[in-house]
Amino acid sequence: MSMRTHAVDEAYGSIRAGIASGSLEPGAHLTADRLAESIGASRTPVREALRRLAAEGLVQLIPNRGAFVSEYSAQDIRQIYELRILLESFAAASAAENADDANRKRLRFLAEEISNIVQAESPDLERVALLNSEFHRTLIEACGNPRLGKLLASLTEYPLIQSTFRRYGRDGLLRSARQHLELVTAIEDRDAEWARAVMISHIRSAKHALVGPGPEEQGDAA
Amino acid sequence: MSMRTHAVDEAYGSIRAGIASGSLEPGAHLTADRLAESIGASRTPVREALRRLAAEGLVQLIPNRGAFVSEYSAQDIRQIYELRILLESFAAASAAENADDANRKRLRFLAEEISNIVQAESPDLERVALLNSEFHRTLIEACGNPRLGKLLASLTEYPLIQSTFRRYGRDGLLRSARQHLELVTAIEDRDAEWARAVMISHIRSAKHALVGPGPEEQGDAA
DNA sequence: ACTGCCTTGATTGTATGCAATTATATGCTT
DNA sequence: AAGCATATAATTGCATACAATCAAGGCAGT
Repeated sequence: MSMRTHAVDEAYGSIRAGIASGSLEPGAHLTADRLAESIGASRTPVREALRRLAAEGLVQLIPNRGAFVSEYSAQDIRQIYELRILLESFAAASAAENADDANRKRLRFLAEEISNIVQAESPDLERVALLNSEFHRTLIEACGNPRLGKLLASLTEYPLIQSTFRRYGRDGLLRSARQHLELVTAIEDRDAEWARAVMISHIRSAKHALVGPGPEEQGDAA
Repeated sequence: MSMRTHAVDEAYGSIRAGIASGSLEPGAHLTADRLAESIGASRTPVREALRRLAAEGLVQLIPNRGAFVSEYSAQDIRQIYELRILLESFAAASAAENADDANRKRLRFLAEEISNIVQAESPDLERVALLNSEFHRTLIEACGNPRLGKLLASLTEYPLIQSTFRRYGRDGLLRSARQHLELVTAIEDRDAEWARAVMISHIRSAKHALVGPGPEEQGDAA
C-alpha cells in the first residue's frame, strides 16, 4: 500500500484549509492527537506540519502547551494591509516591467472573466474568489520575484483577508473588477507607475472594506 | 534531570548558526542522523527544526531526499535587496513617525557607538556586525509593526547578507556609519521622507558592495 | 466557605523501531 | 571497457512507546 502523498503535506494542507475555512477558529487549541486522528496519521507528521504553520504565522506554538490558531486584532489587520499595499504595489510596478506575453494574456483573461461575472445578476462569489486569488498569484509570478510571493503569502493567507470581497457590496465588486482591468491595461502599457497607483487604490479599497477609514490617527491621545 | 531548553530549539539554533557561520555550506546535505548526534538528541526534534528552517527559506526540503542548505544566486541576492530596500525604507519612514523616546535614544546610542568603532585604527568588525544587527532590529521595533520584522528576518538571515559590511572597505564602513547617524537624526526630526531616503541609500550601498552596479538592465536582450 | 497542596488525567516532547525510498557499489551483458 | 541490472547500504518517513509537563479537580487545613 504505497502512500501517494506524504502525511506531513496531508496534515499541513488539512490544517491550513481548516484555518482558511474558519472551521478551526482563531484561538483554538490544536491538539496533535485529534489532528492526527482526523487525517489518519500519527502525531509525528502533524507536529512537523505545525512547525511549518507556526513559521508561517498561522498558528502559535507555546512550549508544553501546544499549538493555537493565531488571532489577529484590527491593529494586526491594519498593519497587514500596510504591508500588502507596499508589497503588492511593488509587485504591480515590477510586473509592468517584467511580465511576458503569456502573463499579460492570462491577466487580461482573468480580469475580464471577473468583470463579466461581477456584472451578472447574482454573481458567483465563490468563483470570483478563485479568480481573484489566481489574478494576484499570476501578477506575482509575472513580476519574476518568487520571494515576494512567499512574503505576500504569509500576509494574505488569513481567512479574513482572503474573503474581503465578500464584504464588498455590488458597487465594491464592480470597482474591484474595474481596477483589475485598469491594472492589466497599465501592465500592457509597461507603465510601472500607473500599475503601482492602481494597485495602491485596489488594496486600499480592500482595507477600507475591512477596517473602515484610514489609520492616520489612531492612538497617541495623550 | 530537567531539560533547561527544548531539543527542537537547540537543533534550530545550532543548524541556523551553522548556516550563518558558513560551516554548513550552501548545497550541503543535512542528514538528520548526523545533526541529531551533533546536538545530542534524536532525529525527531531535528526534523521539526528543519521544517521550520525550510519554511523560513534557509534550507530546502526534498521529499525522500532530505534537507539541503539553500543556495542563492546573484539574481536571488538582487531580488532580496530589492525587497529589503522596499521594506526597510518603509520601516525607517514608519519609525520616524512612530518611534518613542526610548527607541530614539537607543538608536542614537547604537549609531554613535558604531561610528566610534569604525573610526578607530583597526575596527572590531565583529562588534560592528553585532551593533549593526541591533541597530536594524531596534529600528524595526521602533516602527511598531512586528510582522514587518518577521518579513525582513526571512530576507536578511542569509550569511552572505549578514556579513555585507565585511566587504566594505574603510570608506564603506565610514559611509555606513554616517548613514546610521543621519538616519537617527531624520527619525529624531520625525521626518519620514528623509528617513526613507537615507535608508534607501544605505541599503543600496550594501547591495552595491555585494552584487556590483545596479540591476537596471539584466536580461531582455531579445 | 476559602486557600493551598496534591493527585489524576490529558497532552506535549523525545527516543526508538521499522517499512519505504533513494543512493551507491557490484556484477553481468554486450 | 561501457552500459545496464541488481544487490547492498544509507537515509528518510512514519508510528509507537515512554518520560516530562501542564490543567483540573478533590481534599485537608484554616
